[in-house]
This record gives sequence, C-alpha cells and structure tokens, in this order.
Amino acid sequence: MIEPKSRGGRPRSEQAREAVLHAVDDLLLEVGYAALTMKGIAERAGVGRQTVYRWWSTKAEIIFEASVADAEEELTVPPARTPLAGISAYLEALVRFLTHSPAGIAYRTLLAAAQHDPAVAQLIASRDVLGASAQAVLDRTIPGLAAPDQVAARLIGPAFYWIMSGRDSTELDIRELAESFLQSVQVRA
Amino acid sequence: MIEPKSRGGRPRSEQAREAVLHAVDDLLLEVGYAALTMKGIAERAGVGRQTVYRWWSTKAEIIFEASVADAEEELTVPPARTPLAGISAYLEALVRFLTHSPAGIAYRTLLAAAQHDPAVAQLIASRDVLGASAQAVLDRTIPGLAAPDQVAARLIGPAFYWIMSGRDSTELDIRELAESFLQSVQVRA
Amino acid sequence: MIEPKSRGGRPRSEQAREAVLHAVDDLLLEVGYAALTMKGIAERAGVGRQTVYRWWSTKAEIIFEASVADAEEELTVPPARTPLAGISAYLEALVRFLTHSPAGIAYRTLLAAAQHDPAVAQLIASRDVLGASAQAVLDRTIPGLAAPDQVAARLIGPAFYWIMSGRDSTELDIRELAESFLQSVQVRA
Amino acid sequence: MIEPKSRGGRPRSEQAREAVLHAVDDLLLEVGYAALTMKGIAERAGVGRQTVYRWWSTKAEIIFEASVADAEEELTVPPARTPLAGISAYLEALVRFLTHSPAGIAYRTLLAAAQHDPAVAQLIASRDVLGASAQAVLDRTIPGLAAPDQVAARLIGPAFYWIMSGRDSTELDIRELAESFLQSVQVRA
DNA sequence: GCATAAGCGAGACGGTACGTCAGGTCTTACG
DNA sequence: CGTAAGACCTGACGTACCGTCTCGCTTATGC
Repeated sequence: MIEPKSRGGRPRSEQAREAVLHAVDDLLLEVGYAALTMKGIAERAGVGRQTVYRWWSTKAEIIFEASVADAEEELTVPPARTPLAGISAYLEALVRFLTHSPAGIAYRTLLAAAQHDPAVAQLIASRDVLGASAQAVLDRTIPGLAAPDQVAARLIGPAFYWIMSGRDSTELDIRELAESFLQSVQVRA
Repeated sequence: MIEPKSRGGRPRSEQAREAVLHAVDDLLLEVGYAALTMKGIAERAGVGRQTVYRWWSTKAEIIFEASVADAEEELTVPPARTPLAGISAYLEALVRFLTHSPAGIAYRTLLAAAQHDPAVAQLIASRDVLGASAQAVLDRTIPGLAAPDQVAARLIGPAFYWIMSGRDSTELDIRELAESFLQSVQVRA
Repeated sequence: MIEPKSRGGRPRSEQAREAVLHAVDDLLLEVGYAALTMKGIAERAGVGRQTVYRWWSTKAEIIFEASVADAEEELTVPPARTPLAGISAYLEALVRFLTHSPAGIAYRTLLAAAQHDPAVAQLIASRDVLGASAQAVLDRTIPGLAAPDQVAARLIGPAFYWIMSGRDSTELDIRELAESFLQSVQVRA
Repeated sequence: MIEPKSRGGRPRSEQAREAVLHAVDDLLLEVGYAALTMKGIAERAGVGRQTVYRWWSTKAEIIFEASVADAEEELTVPPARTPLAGISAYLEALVRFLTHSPAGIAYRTLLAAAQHDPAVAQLIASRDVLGASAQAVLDRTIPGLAAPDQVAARLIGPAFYWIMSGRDSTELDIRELAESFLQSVQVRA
C-alpha cells in the first residue's frame, strides 16, 4: 500500500488522536454509551469538534478503534495441557472479558448498537474478535473440525447468552460448560 | 388485588394506550430504534406528548409492553413426538423469532439497550421471555434437570450468539445444533 | 332585574367563588402576575379547573373582581379643610395605593396587561377607579371645572408616571406636586 | 474601550442579529406581545433557537434592543422659537410616539412587563428614553431647574396617564397641557 | 525563505429532540 | 346540574447535542 503522500499541509496530530481514544475509554466507563457524545469526547480530549469528525464518523468507530487491540490481547489464552483445561481457560477469559474488561464492555456496547445500526454491524464484522479467538483455541485443541464457525458458536454461545441476558457471571459453572462442549464434540467425532 | 379505585377524574383512555403501542410497533420497523423518538411516537399515535410520558418513562418501556405478549406466543411450540423434533422445533422458532418477528427485533433492541442501561436490564429481567420459553420445552422433553438455567443457556446460546453477532441465519444448521445439545445432555445423564 | 331562575340543578357555590378570589389575592403577592396561572389558582383554591373557567374567562377578570372593591375604598379620602390639604391627601393615597396596596399592585398589573390586550383594556375602562376617585376629589375641591377628565389626568399623571417608570416613591415630593397642580388650575381660573 | 478580542471561534453573525431584531419588530405588530414567543422569533428570523438564547435572555431584551434607537430618535424635537412651541412640540412627539410608533408601542409593552418583572424594570431604567428626552427639552427651554426629575414627571405624566389608561389620544388638548405646565413652572419661579 | 496547503482549538451557526409546564377541553363519580 | 379530580391534545419553554461553518493560528512541503 502506497502512502497518500500529502502535497503539503500540517500532518495529523498523533497527540490529538490519542487524546480522543483515551477520552472515549474514560467516558465509556464513567457515563456509559448512551451519554457518550461527540461533543463530550472532544471537550474531554481538549480537541476541536471538527478534529473528531475529520477522522471518525461515529462514536462507534472511535470505541472500536479504542478497544479492539485490547480485546484481541485479552482473549488470547496460552496453550494448555489438556483439552478440558484449554477450553476452560478460554471460557474463563471470555467471561472475564465480557464482564470486567473495559474493552469487553465496549464490545458489548458495540454489539448492542449493531442490532439496530447496520454500519456498526459491518464494523464489528470486519474484525470478529470473539469468533477469531475461539477459532484459535479450537484449531489448537481439536484440529480439523467441520463447520468451525458453528462449533465456535457452540463454544461461545452459552456463556455469551448468560451474560448478555444480565445473569450473574459468578453463578456460571464454567467447568460444566467446558465438559458439555467437549463431550458434544467428541461423541460426534 | 383490588383496583386502585380512583375517586373521580377522567379515566385513562384505552384508545390512546393502543395508539401508542401500535405507533411504536410501526416506527420500530420503519425507522429503527435509534431514530425512534418520544416526540415521533406521540405524533404518529396522534396523542399528546404528556400522555406518553404519563404512562411510560422511556421508549424501552413502551417497546417492552408492545412486544412481550407477541414474544411469548411466538416462542411457544407444541409438544413433539421425539426429543430431537421438539428441540429442533424450538430452535427453529427461536431463530425465526430473533430474525424475522417484529417482537423479536424489539427484543434484540431491548437486550442491546440493557447492556448500558440498568433500568432496561431490570425491565427485561422482570419477564424473561427467552429463558421461560426454553424452560418450558426442557421440562417437557427432559424432566428433572439439574441447573435448568444453565442448561437453557446451552440450548439458547449458540443460536443466540450466531444471530447477535450478525451472522446469516440461513447458514445455521439447526439440526446439528439440536443433536449436539441432546447428546451433551444425554451422555452426562 | 329578574333572577335567571335556574331550572333545577346544583346552584353556584359561593364558597368556590370566594376561594378563587382569595387564592388570586394570595398568589398575586407570592408569585406575581406572570407566574400566576389558571391551573395554579384552581389548585390553590381547592377547586376544579373547569369551575374557574366556567365563571371567568381570563386571569385578568379574576384579578379585577378580586381587587376593584378594595381599590375604590383605598382611593376614597375624607374631605379636608383646605384645597392643598385635600389634594395632598389624595396624592398620598394614590401613591400608597400604587406602591403598597395589594389592590394597587393588581391594578398596575391589569393596566400593564391592557397595553397589549384589548379585552383587559375594555375591562378596566368599564370601571375607571383611578379617574373616578380623582374626579370625586376635584368636584369637592374645585367645582365646575371644564374638561374634568384632562384635569384629572394632570392631577394623577405625574405621580402615576413616577411610579410606573420604576422610580422610588419616597423621593417624590408630594407637597410640591399638589402646589403646582393647584397653581396651574387657579391661575387659569 | 478595548474589544473583548475573542481568542478564536467563529465570530458572531451580524446577519443573524439583525434578522432577530427585524423579526421581533414585525411580530410585535402582527401578533402582539403576549403571543410573541422565543420559538416564533427564531422561526421567523430563520435562526436557531439557541442563537436567540445565546445573545438575549428574554423577549423583553430583544424588544428593547430593537426599539431603543428608534425611540430616542423619535423623541428628539428640534429647538423652537418660544417655550410654548417647544413644550407643545415635545408633547406632540410624545403622544405620537406612545400611540403610533412601533418603538413606542414596544416601550409601552416593556413598561407594562416591568410592573411585574424586576429584570425588565432594571432594563428600562438602564436607558430611560422618556425621561432623558424630556430632560433635554427642559434644559433647553427652562435652564437651571431644581428637581429636574420631578419636573420632567410633571411634563410627561398627564399625557402618559391619558394614553396608558386607554383614553383616546385625539381628545387630548395638548396646547392646554403645555400652557398649564409652563404656568406651573413660571409662577413658582 | 516564502507561498501553499492542510490540520489544529474555539466557538457560533441552523436544526431537532429532550422532558416539563400550562392552556383550555373532556369525561368520570359524587352530591 | 354543579362540582373536584384528573386525563386528554396542543404547543412553548429553555437545554443539549447534532454536524457544519468560519475564524486565527500552527506546522508541514515544495518552488
């Protein structure tokens, strides 16, 4: 890819870019998605409103850029000695991500917005952090699966639904989830 | 329970109540949740703005009241001859509900809003249509389950995640989902 | 005059009428004319809103009915020994009325409203308390004046303007006003 | 006086300012003070509501700014050859102003509002167009008066009361008013 | 080394929805 | 049939944020 190679003009301020991303991180935790406004972001970042609009069209885009890197890191788990340990560790990470990580809260927020905003839906589809992380674990644990997408959904889905529907994550029996999943896979293999 | 028995005053207009609920039904499909405004609802319903605020605090409450009855009906499936047929039929109904039913689209919208609005979260928790419908099917198909909530999550979760993450519902292999679920239950029984 | 002789039904409640007039008296002092509302009057009087509208069209009418009797009484001064004493006493009463009497404040309020509301203008013209009171004093003091209306205006006007334009009434030299007025009348007689 | 010298930002739109003032001028004549709303002003001016509120707090402030310059001009009369001619000319101008000039109607409106709104009272006291115009005439006609404020009130008051109380201005004998005033001044001098 | 060009913070612009309030009308049950 | 209560529709209130614009200024490139 070739740089656009500007023919002069002041270059984009990296300082402003980071100030915006940090402002969004902070504000998302402080006031929540609904009360997050472009105006508020600009003021918190100490940046002109036009500067925000110049580089991002919507608040969803900013949240996405601010959280996707963290999300990928947090959902990466090291290889484990047994399938059960690997799957359990992944589910632990998934639950922790969705319930306690700022990036995970941002993800839930975006996924929520995607339900009624096609632009956001396309945005999160363009970098499917949850699916990709599950895929990585499955490839390592049970190579050569057919319909890997659907298997990943069977892995992620129960915990995902539990949390999205507002249930208490500490009452979730992750070990049982991991065992059921593995048995449903192995029996059919 | 005794009626509050008002001591005079004009009674609430049932006509206004229904006009508002229908207006929300219509507008939700036409313009979507984000562009759904209290002002717009009142105007579409031919009702005063104050009248809307008098009976509902937020648009989420109106959507909930407008869709919960439909939701319960659409998620009820008749008894089937075999467990596989019963589970499959339920999953079919679930997918159809979440993707094509106005009430289901309303439900996704509310669940999305609940991610960053505790009031909405409490509202949908107060009448858990998805969980209750799954529970009904499970009671009939595999009586005496331990941890029925978590089993319901294993039933609902995969399809739920598939759809919420924006994947194409026609590419979902429901038969395979039902078989995996039943085997994971039966093997462990 | 014949009573309308109602053909049955509950008669008008004198109690409700007085409650409304007292409520207006009180509220006018407490919150002022601008913040005086039909709704507020009804609630303060413990009376139905419809009952207020049934008997008075506007808040100006209620204020008028509530204050005109008091106004006439307060602007009546006893005969004095000399013209100067009579005129001075009248001007004292006028200033006190316009600045300190609830009825006088109500009058200023109505006169203000009359500037942009023909209905109110007609209402206060129908019972010209200020002009009538001045006329009474002039008839007694200097009988047989030509153009009594305009002379009354010369008597009332200076103090009236002083107060309406917001000047401090304690800085008004009433004695000087009375002397000037009498001299302007006598010289020309 | 130094300009506030803003440190950046789009400058105030003179076009918007004038559009608002003209809209108020027009609407005051068309619909009157009571039916004059901030919303209506903004719409008529083709201006955002916020823009109106940014520069003026109340409709009284707008009316004041829209009319004070006209008022001062209309109440200025050229020097006359005799005191009687000068005073008469001033009273003519005063009556014409209060009854036929848009600025004068605006002034009556403000003076009315001032009776129950201290903010408006202070506003019109801050630039006392009536008093100042009378003062100017008196200084020229009868220099060296004691208590010039009260003398001005004696000059303005009778005509002012006549008009404010709703009487017909064509029935006012201005020549007689002027003569009475001069005699009351000269006799005492 | 000076013109050109784009990015910057600030803040006013025309809009629109917010949630509240009062207006004036109506529909109840009660007396 | 008058009354108190209170729901009804209407529409203005003053505020917040939208996304755009216009300032003066800064910071690069390229002639």
